[in-house]
Amino acid sequence: MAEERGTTTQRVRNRWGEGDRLRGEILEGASRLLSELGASDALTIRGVARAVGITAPSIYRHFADRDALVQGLLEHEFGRLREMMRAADENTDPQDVVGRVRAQLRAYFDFAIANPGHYRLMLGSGPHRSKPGEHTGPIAEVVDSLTTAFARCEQAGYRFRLDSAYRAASVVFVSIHGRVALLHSNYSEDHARGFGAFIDELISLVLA
Amino acid sequence: MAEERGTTTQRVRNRWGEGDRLRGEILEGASRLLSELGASDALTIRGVARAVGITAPSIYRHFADRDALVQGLLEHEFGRLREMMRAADENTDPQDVVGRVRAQLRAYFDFAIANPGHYRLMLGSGPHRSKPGEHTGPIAEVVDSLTTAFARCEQAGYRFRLDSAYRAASVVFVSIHGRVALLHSNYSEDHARGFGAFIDELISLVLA
DNA sequence: TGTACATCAGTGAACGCGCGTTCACTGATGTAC
DNA sequence: TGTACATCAGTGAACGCGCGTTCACTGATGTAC
Repeated sequence: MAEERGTTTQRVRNRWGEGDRLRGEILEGASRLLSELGASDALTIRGVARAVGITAPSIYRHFADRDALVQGLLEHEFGRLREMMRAADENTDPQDVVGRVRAQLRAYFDFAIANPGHYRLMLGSGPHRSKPGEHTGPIAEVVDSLTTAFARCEQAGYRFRLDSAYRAASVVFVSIHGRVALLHSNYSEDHARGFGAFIDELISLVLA
Repeated sequence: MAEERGTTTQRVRNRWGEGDRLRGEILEGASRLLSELGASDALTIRGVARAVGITAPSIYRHFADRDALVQGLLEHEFGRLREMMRAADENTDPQDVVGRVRAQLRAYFDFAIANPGHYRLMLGSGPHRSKPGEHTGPIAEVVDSLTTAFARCEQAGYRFRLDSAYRAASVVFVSIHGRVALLHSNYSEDHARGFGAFIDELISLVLA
């Protein structure tokens, strides 16, 4: 009975001191809405409220305004992506250094394909928090994660056709992002090729 | 006196039989607006009308609805891009086959950087006309153009690390798009590196 | 050449809609004494 | 243990706004005779 929310049943109000629970429900509702609609400008306060089953003003208890909501959702989703990549990396045989690169890339790709709306919001919608000149922010963290994986390859004896593991990670990341973005645009440069083939192609280009 | 439109002066109505001229002005106004605002959901009928200096209903003489306007703008901009790439290719020494690839890529890149709003609209905003399974549409034309340039390289004796000129063009295009999209997200994997270095890196990866 | 009329480019006012946000409120749950 | 009160989660109505779109219109320019 912890989560009583029936078919047409009214929402059960959270108990005293558990108001913060709604914050999570709002983010999940927003996430769901973004999955269904795809476009981030469809992510309205009122729409999210409808998705969660509350009234619009309730959202203002947890987010100052629409921008804060979107920002909260971004952090939430980047957290999910980071976690998926980390898990994929960890669940691969530690000896298989190239396999770990591949696993991270696949996790990234899977997230992007499964969540086009989120992905577009995360990577496509204008400037992120990272101040110009800084190499921080959630996207840089993704590249860092790939760089680490490539560096392991280097330590295991693999050689690159590029200056460094970082350059390899950057080029591969840029390519993956391009491929994903084009898939989301409904354009695939070759529909018969799967993502595995694409990854292998990229890795074979980068490795000496 | 052909184009009399002063500072605060009222718009001069087009002459009899020249109503179609407004269609072009609307597209130019929409284009300008997109440059200034960046986001394509800011591309409203009323906003375009303001930019052109007419009233909103006038637009309906030339475009059935908002979607038709956006569609018309897309065709207009893809035409511009195609023309820029063609000119860049033609203005390069025909003997310098790799230089012609580079020239096309640079034209593409320059267009994307100079027109972030347009670029996002053209490549980032959901499905395009190309029916699934078909290899047509404006994006495919860009890849075709690059494929032709790479094929010239092949004929000139260059060899690829990939199956074909088409694969080379696809991978390079995907990478360029990824790089552009990330620049638009305000993330650059290395701010010190220019686009020339990036292109060279890519081409060196693709060529054997 | 003059005049009635058709055609054209574009206007101004109005509509209904969904949006973000504010406000005063309700009613359940906890706390002080 | 009872009761007055504070605190909390969330509601319902209302606001002003900009949007897409429709409609009847205006006034200039061309055409028929």
